[in-house]
Amino acid sequence: MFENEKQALNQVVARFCEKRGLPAGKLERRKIPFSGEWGMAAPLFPLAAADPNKSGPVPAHAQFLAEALAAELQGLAGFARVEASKGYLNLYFSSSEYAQKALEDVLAAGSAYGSQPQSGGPVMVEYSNVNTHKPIHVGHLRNVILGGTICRMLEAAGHPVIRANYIGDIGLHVIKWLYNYERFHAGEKPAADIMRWMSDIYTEAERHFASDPAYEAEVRAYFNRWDAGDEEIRALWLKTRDWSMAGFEQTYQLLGEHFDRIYFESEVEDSGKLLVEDLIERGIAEDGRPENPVIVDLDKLLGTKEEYRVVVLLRSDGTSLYATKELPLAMLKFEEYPLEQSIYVVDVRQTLHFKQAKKILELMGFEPAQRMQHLAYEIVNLPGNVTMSSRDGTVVLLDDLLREASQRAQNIVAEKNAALSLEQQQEIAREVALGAIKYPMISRETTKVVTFDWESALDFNGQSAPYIQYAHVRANSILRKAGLGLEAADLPANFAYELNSSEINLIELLTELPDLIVRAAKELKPSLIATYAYDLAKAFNDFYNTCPVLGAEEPQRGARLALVAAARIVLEKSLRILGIDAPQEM
RNA sequence: GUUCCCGUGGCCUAAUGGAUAAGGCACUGGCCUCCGAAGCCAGUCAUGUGGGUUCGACUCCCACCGGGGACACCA
Repeated sequence: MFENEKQALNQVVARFCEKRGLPAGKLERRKIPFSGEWGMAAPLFPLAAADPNKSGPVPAHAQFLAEALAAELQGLAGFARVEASKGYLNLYFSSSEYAQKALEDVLAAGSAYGSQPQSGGPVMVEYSNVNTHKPIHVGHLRNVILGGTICRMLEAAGHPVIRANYIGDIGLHVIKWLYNYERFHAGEKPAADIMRWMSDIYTEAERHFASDPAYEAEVRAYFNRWDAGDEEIRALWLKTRDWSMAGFEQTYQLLGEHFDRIYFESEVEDSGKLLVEDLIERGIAEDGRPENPVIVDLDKLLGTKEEYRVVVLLRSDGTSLYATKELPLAMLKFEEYPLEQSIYVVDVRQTLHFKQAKKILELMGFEPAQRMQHLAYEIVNLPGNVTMSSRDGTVVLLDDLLREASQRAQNIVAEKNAALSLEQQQEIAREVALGAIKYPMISRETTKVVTFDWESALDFNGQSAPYIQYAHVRANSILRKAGLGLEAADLPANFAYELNSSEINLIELLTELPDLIVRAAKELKPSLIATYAYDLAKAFNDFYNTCPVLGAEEPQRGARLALVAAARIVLEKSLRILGIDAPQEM
């Protein structure tokens, strides 16, 4: 925006610096923190501090330089006003021109507004990572929503994205489930709600296993049969794994997520064991079998002290572990795709595990290891800092939460939009409920624990997805009443009048999305988009309450209609990145 | 013991090292003959402690306090 003007500005600044013997470093530019006028600000403190001719304290000298520079910049094209204040140089744009340009950008781009052109190699994002034969609960939700949002942010920032899901399809938990099924549910088929049906069997299995030593022994024996390659058990395993995956698919569809590549744990077990043999031969791993496990003593190899610790790669009986499979999986990803980056969205408790895995790969000379990145997010707890666990039964199932939230949303929709069909009401209620559930998972920083409680999860007021959706609905409603389509790309945005501060704030926010997308993708911070969407909705509501649109005279009416259309586009766009639907009515 | 993360009004959260620390919940009072009140307006209240770096620190560094996590055969 205003590239010519900025260049002219840079030239004047460069001359100014040269004349005074100041370092030529470009002047930093930032937003003016006061609302109501547009422009950019430049703090002159760094220049003042570096000035060899400085006399007196830095702030005073910064103000002196700002005034001198302001004098040189008077009358520069594209700027309505230049002022020096408290050591800052403030440059104000001429409002109508700026507004016009900003709205043209949004309306011309439409739903592509803010997205960058595609560039670079693909990025793989591994997320979800659930275990078969267990339920997906609210504790898993943050991962899925976070991962999905990261993918959409990266795509908007121009990166091709491959969505990967690493499924835990083997292990004792699976054996427990299979045995319990054979013993008490043989021949049964999954109920319509697959997840709940499988979850119930799993809970039952855990109960028997924990309370009955004889039962536990039977499960262990069953595990041995599995290990020996028992055909019958293998077949049952594959069949029930499919059921489980079908259940997951229902949930992913509900959440609007999909995956391009599913990796199964069972898929990398054998290659993991082979890799360990290689590591032993190369002297990286130490083989202590049969008394002791196969380990990599990273601290010993690296000369570090209690930093990388010891990794166990195989049990003393030769069976594989979590770490065994991580290594071949990491390599497989780079074999299958020319990845520019390989991101793991996995909770913070596995930080050491990923640090170790990456280091072992580096020791092996696996160059792409440096392109692996672990996004460690904090978990979702229940009040009282209770961690959700399907084993302990301290879980909130997504279905239960969604059903309750949808019901509550539907009551409100029915009250406000009685004319809509029941199906429409239900569809809207689902979108609102899902948004309300998703938003708290991404609106705070990934390093902060989310505490789930029913009351705030079902609250559709305040800083929440429904608030943002509502602003979108109102914008849509105005456009509909004006007889306009949603995109309204050919609206003449003529801002030849004195804009008020609510209009200015709103337009200013619209212009921020493109840069924000780039930054959010770079820093892997969905919370930036989430708070932005809320700020935008708030600014729109302020505008809505302050400025009449349909009843206004020209040129306000046309300009404000264009502004409503642009705001609607950007609200919908930011919601879409967050994976939240923007209903037309609610 | 080693190490990582968190600490901002009563509660929850925001703030690329930059000007007056921004919102939400809760509480109190007000606003629907006016584009949708899931909304808007008004009011009280905050950077754990002590040092340091810097022209300038919620932000960076050190120490401490408080909370949580990770650290050899779970994943």
